[in-house]
Amino acid sequence: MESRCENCIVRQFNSLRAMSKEELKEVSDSKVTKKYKKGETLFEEGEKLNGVFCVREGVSKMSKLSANGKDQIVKLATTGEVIGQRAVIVEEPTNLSAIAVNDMEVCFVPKEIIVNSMHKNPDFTLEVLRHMAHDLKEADDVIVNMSQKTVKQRIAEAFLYLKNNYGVDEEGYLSLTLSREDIANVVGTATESCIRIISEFKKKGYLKTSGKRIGIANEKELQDLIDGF
Amino acid sequence: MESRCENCIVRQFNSLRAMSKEELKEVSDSKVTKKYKKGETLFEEGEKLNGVFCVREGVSKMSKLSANGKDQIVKLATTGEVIGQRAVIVEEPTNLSAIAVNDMEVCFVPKEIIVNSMHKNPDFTLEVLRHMAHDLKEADDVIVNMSQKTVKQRIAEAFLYLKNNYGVDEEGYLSLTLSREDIANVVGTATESCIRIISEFKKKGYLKTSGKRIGIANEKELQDLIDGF
DNA sequence: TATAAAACATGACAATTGTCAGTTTTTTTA
DNA sequence: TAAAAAAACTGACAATTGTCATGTTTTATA
Repeated sequence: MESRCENCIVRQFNSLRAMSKEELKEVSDSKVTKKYKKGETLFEEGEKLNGVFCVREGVSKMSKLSANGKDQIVKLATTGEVIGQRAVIVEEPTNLSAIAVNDMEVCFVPKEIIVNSMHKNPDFTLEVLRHMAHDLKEADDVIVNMSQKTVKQRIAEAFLYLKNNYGVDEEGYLSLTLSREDIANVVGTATESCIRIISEFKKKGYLKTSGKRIGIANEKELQDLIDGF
Repeated sequence: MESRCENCIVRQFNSLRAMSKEELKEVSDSKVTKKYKKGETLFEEGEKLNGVFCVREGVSKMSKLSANGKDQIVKLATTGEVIGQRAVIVEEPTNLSAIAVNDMEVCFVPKEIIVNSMHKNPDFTLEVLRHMAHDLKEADDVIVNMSQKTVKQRIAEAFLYLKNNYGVDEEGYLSLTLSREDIANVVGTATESCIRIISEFKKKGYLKTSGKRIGIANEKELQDLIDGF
């Protein structure tokens, strides 16, 4: 039997926490839990979404194809986050693709439930608004980083981000392993440049690697580099 | 005597249009109309805002100081737009500075009025949410442009943006004149690089200039350049 | 309107980053 | 576990972009 949203811990971290008991029941009754394997697509840029996805487990990369054929990863969506909200609110096709970075479990909630609640429950709408306001600030920060920091700084920043948000395993390697190509697509550079800089960081003792796994060996030096020292 | 919000055309373009008559009256009674000369600061990054600003006339650049001391212009806010909303919603200091690009007239609305309406009027909240969702999409697009397009393409794009959004004067020059430095700060490049590329575009017949005024002489070529031909 | 200040412009050069063309290693799958 | 596929890596080189230094033009102001 499916688990009930009312008892879902994940909900504490997203806008669904502002829903009433009745609304939650509705969500719970209509939601569909889906599993995606690493690399599978939740949805693609340009698709019309008829609901939102609440991430229970795993990480999804949210990306946009650029004119030159490269994917730019705009953000990573993690446990607790609701994705697809933006498109549902403005009733437009989504501007981003969502692809599982590792195995995922997500709950799909039909848009009618969400839209309905937004018309009836101002607290819920306000909570959604707060989350979107937060996302917008983060997007502003990304814009500034993209244009004002070097590729080296952005890569260093990406690793600290991964450490702070997803932690490290018992051997000290980052728990969330992204391919070099994905990292390049996060910081907006060529895969080769990304690999080269990782090699350089390794030589300098800032990072350690084991296959595709990467660990931070000298956090302070990385931070100094980001800060421009 | 101050003009009434109820009759303000500007309101049609922003979230205030979802307000009830009573709410609008409240706004109207508590708002303060302010004028800013070109170059003056509406507010600075890190400030706490105790209200929002509704732009009646003129344009404001919304920027963020980066670690290397350069301002990155994240967006331009124009007639009809409400600025400072994000900060008021999340109850945080604002993450952006607002500086008048030309002479401005704005209405300052105390945050209590806004917050109050957001708790009581779901239509208003939803309308604010829609606007923020739109801003977020635009920010995503900027991120992709920043990381995947060349400086040359971004500058070309900036000029077409200025033409499409602010139009041209009778001589064919862009109605909104930004300094070369501002343009550089919009596209995220060095002022010298920006000037150089403008000169190049002029030589190639894509642009014409007269002092600091700039006009588009060959829109198609600019568009081709943006599209990567 | 003379003078100062700001903005615009250009050259020379160095640093950063991307592209292409491969090789090697790791991971996946039959 | 062998073969195939994908990912990681490296070198060489070119293109892009930033920096510094300096001169010119435009704009603002006393």
